[in-house]
Amino acid sequence: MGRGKIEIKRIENASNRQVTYSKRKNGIIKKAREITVLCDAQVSLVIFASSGRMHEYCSPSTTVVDLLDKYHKQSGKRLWDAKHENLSKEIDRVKKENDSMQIELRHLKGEDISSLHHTELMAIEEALDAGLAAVRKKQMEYHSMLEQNEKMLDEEFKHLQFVLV
Amino acid sequence: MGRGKIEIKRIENASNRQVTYSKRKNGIIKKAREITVLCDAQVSLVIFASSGRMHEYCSPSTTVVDLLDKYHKQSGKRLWDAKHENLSKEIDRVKKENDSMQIELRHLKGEDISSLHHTELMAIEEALDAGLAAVRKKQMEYHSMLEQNEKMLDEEFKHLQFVLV
DNA sequence: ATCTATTCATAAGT
DNA sequence: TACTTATGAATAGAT
Repeated sequence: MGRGKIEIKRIENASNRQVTYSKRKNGIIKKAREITVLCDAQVSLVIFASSGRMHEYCSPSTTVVDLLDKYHKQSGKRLWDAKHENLSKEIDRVKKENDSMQIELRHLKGEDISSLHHTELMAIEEALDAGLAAVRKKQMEYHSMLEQNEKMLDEEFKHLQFVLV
Repeated sequence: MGRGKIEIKRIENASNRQVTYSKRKNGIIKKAREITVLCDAQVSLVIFASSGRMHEYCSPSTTVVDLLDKYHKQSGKRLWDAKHENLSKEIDRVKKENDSMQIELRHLKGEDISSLHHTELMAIEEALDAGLAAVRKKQMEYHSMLEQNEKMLDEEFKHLQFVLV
C-alpha cells in the first residue's frame, strides 16, 4: 500500500527502516485503539524499535499488568512464576533458618524443653554455662576497669588536694 | 475501508462485532508480524475479545516475558514489582527478624558482647540464669523420675525374688 | 514533515 | 462461516 509493493523482509536502508517503523507503529497503535472501541476488546501492545526505543498501547480502563494477569491465566503459561520462584525459595530458606533459631532461642531461655532428651538438655546447659561464664568474665572486666578508674580518680584527687592545700 | 465508512464507536450488533473483531484482530497481527520483519522490531501483542477469548502475537526469538521485562525496565513502570513487592517485603521482614535473633543468640552464647553496656550484659546474664534454672529443674525432674523408676524396678525385683524363691 | 499513487484492509453483501 | 468486492485507509517513495 504505497507507491509500490514491497516484500516483507528486513529493510536494509537504516533511515528508510526508521521511517517505515515510525509510520507502521502509528498504524498498528491506531488499529489497536480502533479494535478496542469497535469490538469492546482489550489490547496490550508493546513495540520495540531496533534502536531500542519503545512504544506501547494499552486499552483504557485497564493496565498492562491486568491484561498480563489475564494472559497468564488463559495461556496457562507461567508468566510470573519463574520470576517469583527465586524469591519464594529464598523466603522458605530464611523462614526455616528463622524457625530453627527461634527454637534454639526458646530452649536457651528454658522454654519448650519438656520434650527434650537428657543429652539435649545437657548440651543446652553446657551452652548456657559457657555463655554465663563469658558474660560474667566481661562484667568482671568492667568492674576491674571501674575500680581502676576509681583508684586513679582517688589518687588524682589526693594529688590535687596535696597541690592545692 | 470497506463498502462504507464506519464511525469508530462500539458496534452494537453482537455478531457484526464478532466478525469485525475477527477480521481486525487478524489484520493487527499481520501488521505486527510485518513490522517485526521490515523494521527489525520486537512486538508483544495480547488481545482479548469481549467474549473473553484471547489472541496473542509475539515476535520470534523472544517471549512475552522477555519483552515485558524490557518494557518494565524502559517504562520505569513497576510491572513485576507490584507482584514482587509483597514477597520482597516479606523477605526483608524475615531477614530482619533473622538478624536480630542471630544477635540475641550470639549474645546468649557469650559472643560479640564486647560492645555491650553493663545493663545489657546484666539482662543477658539474667536470661541465662533463668534458662539455666529452668533446664536444671527439668533435669532434676528427670533424675527423680529415674530414681523413682529404679526404686520401682528394685521393688519389683525383690517381689519377684520373693515369689520365685 | 507532507504529498499522492498505489496497495492493502475490510464493511457489507452473499 | 467463508468468500467477494467496492471502498476507505495505510503507506512507500518522492518531495
